[in-house]
Amino acid sequence: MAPGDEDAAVSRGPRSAQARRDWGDDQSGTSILHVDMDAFYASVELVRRPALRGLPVIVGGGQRSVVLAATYEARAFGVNSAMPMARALRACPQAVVVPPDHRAYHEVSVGVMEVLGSVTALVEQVSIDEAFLDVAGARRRMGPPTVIAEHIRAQVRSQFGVTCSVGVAATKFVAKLCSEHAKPDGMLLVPKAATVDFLRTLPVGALWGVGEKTEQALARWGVTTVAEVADLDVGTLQRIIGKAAGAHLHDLAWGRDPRPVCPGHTDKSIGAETTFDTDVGDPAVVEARALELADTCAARLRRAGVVGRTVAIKVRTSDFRTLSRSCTLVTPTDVGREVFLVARRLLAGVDLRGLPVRLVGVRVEGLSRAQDAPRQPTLDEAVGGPGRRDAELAVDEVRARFGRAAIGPATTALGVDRHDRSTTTFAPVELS
DNA sequence: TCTGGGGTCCTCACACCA
DNA sequence: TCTGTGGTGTGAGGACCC
Repeated sequence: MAPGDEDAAVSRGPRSAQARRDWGDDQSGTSILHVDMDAFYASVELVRRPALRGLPVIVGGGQRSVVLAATYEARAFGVNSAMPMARALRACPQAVVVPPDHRAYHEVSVGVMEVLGSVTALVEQVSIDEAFLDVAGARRRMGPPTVIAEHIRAQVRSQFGVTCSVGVAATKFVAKLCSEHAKPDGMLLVPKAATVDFLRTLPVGALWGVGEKTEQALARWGVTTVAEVADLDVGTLQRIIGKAAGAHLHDLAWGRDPRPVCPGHTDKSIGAETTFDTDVGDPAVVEARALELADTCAARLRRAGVVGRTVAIKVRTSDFRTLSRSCTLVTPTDVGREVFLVARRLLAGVDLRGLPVRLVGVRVEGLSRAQDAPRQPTLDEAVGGPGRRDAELAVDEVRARFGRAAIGPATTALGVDRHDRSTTTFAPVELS
């Protein structure tokens, strides 16, 4: 793609030039706002490093990672988020690559969410850089939705130096499509009565839940637009892509999306995974990494005040085949050692077909509040005395004071011990 | 071309039980 | 006792989203 061909380059999702027009100004039934930050990580980096303004900037890790965000200058060369770094750099060799700083993005995100919270309590944060608002209750105080949207955009720009786009519509799904079509730094209103006409201008990939595979499956039936999905009989649609997805897509295509804006969100699972710099053939190295991941998971469970009942592992081999195994425990846990022991057993049961490992992940599912969950002492806990969990809570405290690197599992701090990995001892790594 | 990390939801298969 | 059936829980994997 040639530089300057921006309209096609800026969005990850499919867009339609026809959809990006004035759909009227009737705001009577449109109380849902979708606020989406523009090239969020990259924009935050430009605020921190103004010298990079105007240059193609890519936020991402090493050669084996993908693009997390790119400025619009980089996108003009065809660089997009989720694109492999190697490919992005071939498309735009002059790009400035900046490593991600998630803490900085989190701080800006918290600030932006505070701005949204000052408009209405009905804010549903979807990810670090986007949120839905139901502004029905704020209309009398602040004016119609588009006035509220412009207020939000002005506040975000003046307080944080970054821009956002806002979609205004009758439902969450359409509001999200509006913000996508308003990008960058814009606003789009689709009146309730124009919803179906707006949707009919879009390609099928614009529908929520239609990715590459579903798009291909529908294309085999000659269905490539939202209009064609809407005109298709639900039963046929369900035969093509499944019962639940078929009914869901048909509803979306007709603008039916009854989901309310729900503030507050409870996690269903907490996990961690990592891709090795080079594929690993030594099971002990994979196991050592799994120990770190189990430790990370458990610390996050404790921080969230939850325990999990199912431990799941994920392994990706060098041929990009992904395998998963899971095991449900008798009593839920937030103890890293318990998570690791189950993960290790699951890892041992995976047939890698002799291939080295590219990625390993550990996840804990079936979460419930720790205070409501029964606790079963681990075998190494003396009755009434301090146990494994207490040790890990102490580790949490050390990390809170001195940073995550201050203390870690001895296995990872001292190198892999091939002879006895049945116990995990915490050792100080560095205390400065 | 060469594919991250964190998460959700769905489908299908299978075991177990009434 | 054997067989069929439906509900439920679990496990594996796929697809999708940001």
